[in-house]
Amino acid sequence: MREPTYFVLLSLLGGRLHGYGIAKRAEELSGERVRLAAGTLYGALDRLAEQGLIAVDGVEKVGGRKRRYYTITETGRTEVVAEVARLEASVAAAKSVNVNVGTVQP
Amino acid sequence: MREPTYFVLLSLLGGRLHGYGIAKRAEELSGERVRLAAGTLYGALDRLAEQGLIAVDGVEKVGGRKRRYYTITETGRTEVVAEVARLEASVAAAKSVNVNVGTVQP
DNA sequence: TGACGATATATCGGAATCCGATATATCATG
DNA sequence: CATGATATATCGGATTCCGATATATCGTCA
Repeated sequence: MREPTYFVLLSLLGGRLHGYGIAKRAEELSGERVRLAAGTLYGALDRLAEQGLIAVDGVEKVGGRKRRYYTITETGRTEVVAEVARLEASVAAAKSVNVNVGTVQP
Repeated sequence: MREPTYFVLLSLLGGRLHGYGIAKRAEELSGERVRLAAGTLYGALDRLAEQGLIAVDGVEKVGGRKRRYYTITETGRTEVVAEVARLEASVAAAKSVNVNVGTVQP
């Protein structure tokens, strides 16, 4: 799982969101580090829905604009948790070879 | 940077190694989780050398077998450190949304 | 009123990376 | 002498990302 996909899933852990909302939430969660390009975002949403990691949860019309909402599935939750474990293992591997890195600000 | 590439660089932080040695070291560092397929390994080595993150450090003949050795460059070190920081930030983002994950064994 | 930026989604094509398969060769072990 | 480990090279397919382009609505500000 690549970083953009990971942040799409993380964004949905807080509850139902539509595509654009997911992109904004991902920026927020990453401290503006991760920006989801349109092609990446909608491509990932289609793919994740097809794979069953997320599900479409209604289309609403707010103002004149259409919003397609998504929720994360149980499978999706399981996958993010597994991904976090992999990331932690990768960081641990770096620590084990004495990579000199500062701690991330909480 | 994807996981296989990351582990190639991590493997070289301990010093000079040849391709196959890098693959073995990556397995060791990852607790057998990461296995570098041949195509991935030699593709990554060519690419990283071209990008200046690693450098060829001699070709030796041990027994009848040729070994091409690599070292990590300063640029390479900088890149791994940056990558570790990104991984830590991604984990921190997950913690910030209360992802329930166990700690990795030290 | 008209331009601009933010909101919102869709899609295409190119680029990067991974990976399995295939190939070749040496060496040790059984 | 067959098998598995060591060692490298390369090809083609698959996945994912990403910038560009397109379309449409809404609010703001000049």
